[in-house]
Amino acid sequence: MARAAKSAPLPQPPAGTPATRTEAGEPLSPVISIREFKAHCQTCGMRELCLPFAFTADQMQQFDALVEHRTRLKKHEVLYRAGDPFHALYAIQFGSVKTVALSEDGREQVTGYHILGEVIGFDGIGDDRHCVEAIALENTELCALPFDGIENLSRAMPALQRNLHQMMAREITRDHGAMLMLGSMRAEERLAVFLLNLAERYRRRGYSPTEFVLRMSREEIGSYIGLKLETVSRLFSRFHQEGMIHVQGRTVKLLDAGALKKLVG
Amino acid sequence: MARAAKSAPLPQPPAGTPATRTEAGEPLSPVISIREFKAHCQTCGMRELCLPFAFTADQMQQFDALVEHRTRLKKHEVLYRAGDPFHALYAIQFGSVKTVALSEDGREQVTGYHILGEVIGFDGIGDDRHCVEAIALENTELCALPFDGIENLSRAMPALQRNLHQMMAREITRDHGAMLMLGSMRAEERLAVFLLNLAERYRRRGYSPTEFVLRMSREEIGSYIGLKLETVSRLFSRFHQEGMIHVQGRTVKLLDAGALKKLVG
DNA sequence: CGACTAGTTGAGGCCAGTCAATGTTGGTGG
DNA sequence: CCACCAACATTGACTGGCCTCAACTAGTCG
Repeated sequence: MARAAKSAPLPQPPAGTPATRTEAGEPLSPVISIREFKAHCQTCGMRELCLPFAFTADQMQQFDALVEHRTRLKKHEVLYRAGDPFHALYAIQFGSVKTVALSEDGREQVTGYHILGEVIGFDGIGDDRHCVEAIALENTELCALPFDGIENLSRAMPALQRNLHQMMAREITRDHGAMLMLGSMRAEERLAVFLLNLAERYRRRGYSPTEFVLRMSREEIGSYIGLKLETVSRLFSRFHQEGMIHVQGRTVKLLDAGALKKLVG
Repeated sequence: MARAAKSAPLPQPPAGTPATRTEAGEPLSPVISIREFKAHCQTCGMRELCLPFAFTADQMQQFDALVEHRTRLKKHEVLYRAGDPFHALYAIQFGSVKTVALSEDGREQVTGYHILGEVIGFDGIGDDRHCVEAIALENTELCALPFDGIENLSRAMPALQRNLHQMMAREITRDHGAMLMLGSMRAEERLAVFLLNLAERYRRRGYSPTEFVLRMSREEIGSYIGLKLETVSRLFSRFHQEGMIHVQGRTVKLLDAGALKKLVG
């Protein structure tokens, strides 16, 4: 209860180092003690799902049992595809993942760009099959959280239940924001929103909000914000020229976030 | 269990009559007996939330108690605004509702066009305040379902819990579809998708999938599918000319759904 | 080192937006 | 019931922002 997750200091904020530290942190032992699990919750998205409230020892053990299954993905590996049976949510511990929606005629749309500390997989709940595909953008490590278990446990733990609902609802809110961007913003506004949003998410995790490495190609970014890759590239160049950002390949520094914000509204 | 909601014949499918029957059906008595409530569930969106599984008498009574609060809205009346405290979901019994997201700089984006049988309000769960506004597009009647009560009851009823989760996840899936449309489709494809989607939803409710009355203006439709009102109007005219649809103001007949589908993919 | 992918930049075209004039519909009050 | 008005819708002419096509460059990996 008193252990406010938000104000807890976060470990190692190494986003400043561009390309040298691509890999995830230290390897994890396959057997996880409660203590070790708790320690990891501090750094992973699960703290949003489980830490805002107090566990009893028994509940902690139950929850710990859920998280036993860990997954590692190499760059470009697929976590799940559209049509795959749904059985778990995934909390991203290290790395990043894109989710891609596919239309019948083969069109692709990147619907999400998820970084460490975020939980994905909600798309599968609707009819027990995933309806987007999730692909690692770099070497990535995830906790698989069997959804049956979460539902079971959340019936006994109202705070967990509430938290699960909030996460799903925030996904809905996030998508509404994306719709607003896609439906009513001009190209330069979209890219500014994309950068500012990403900066904010890094900031909340204790990483630098002004300097980070994009894990998506120009084409993937374009798909995400509804533009062609050439347009994205041109805008990066223009923002760079105008002194608002510094771009070197996929490394981005925000030099004048205020200007970006003004550009949006 | 055996009472499959999907195959149940639906009452009065009066979508064919264009402008004469604008109002909702017969008035409801303010006091609702269990029997009356059950009867109404057959025709309203709640059957998706509560009817796919068997109630015990006790559970039925509990659930019935939830739904005591009914709301009526006249055309253009506001159900809730962005920032309003969240306390309930709303099942649309008669009528239709649009949901609108607002950006800081005053931009508006229609994020949803909800017809009878659908449940809205999930946007408020994320942080106990609504973040879009919901406005009746015609005289509309809704059941307010206090969310605390739903959460409570769903802890005792796994099937209700599962159903709630499915509804939220389908909202997410729906939004992904909208993002795909907004991000990667041309104007004519968007309008075709819009019409076909609406037709399908009417069909599933037992109404005519080929003839219906739009409850949104050209401008609202444009906002929903990311176009300007003039473009929407031009496309309606073109589709009409080409014989795919018949349009008379807000009354639409789909004459060649196949052509519309081919146009999309 | 060569092949390949990712990114940049330029020239030109087209689709949808903008601006503007006109027509239509529906609600209101005399 | 009709006249009126305001909101909604249609249509045209023109503009411009983003896409398309294309050439070139910079990294990356076998």
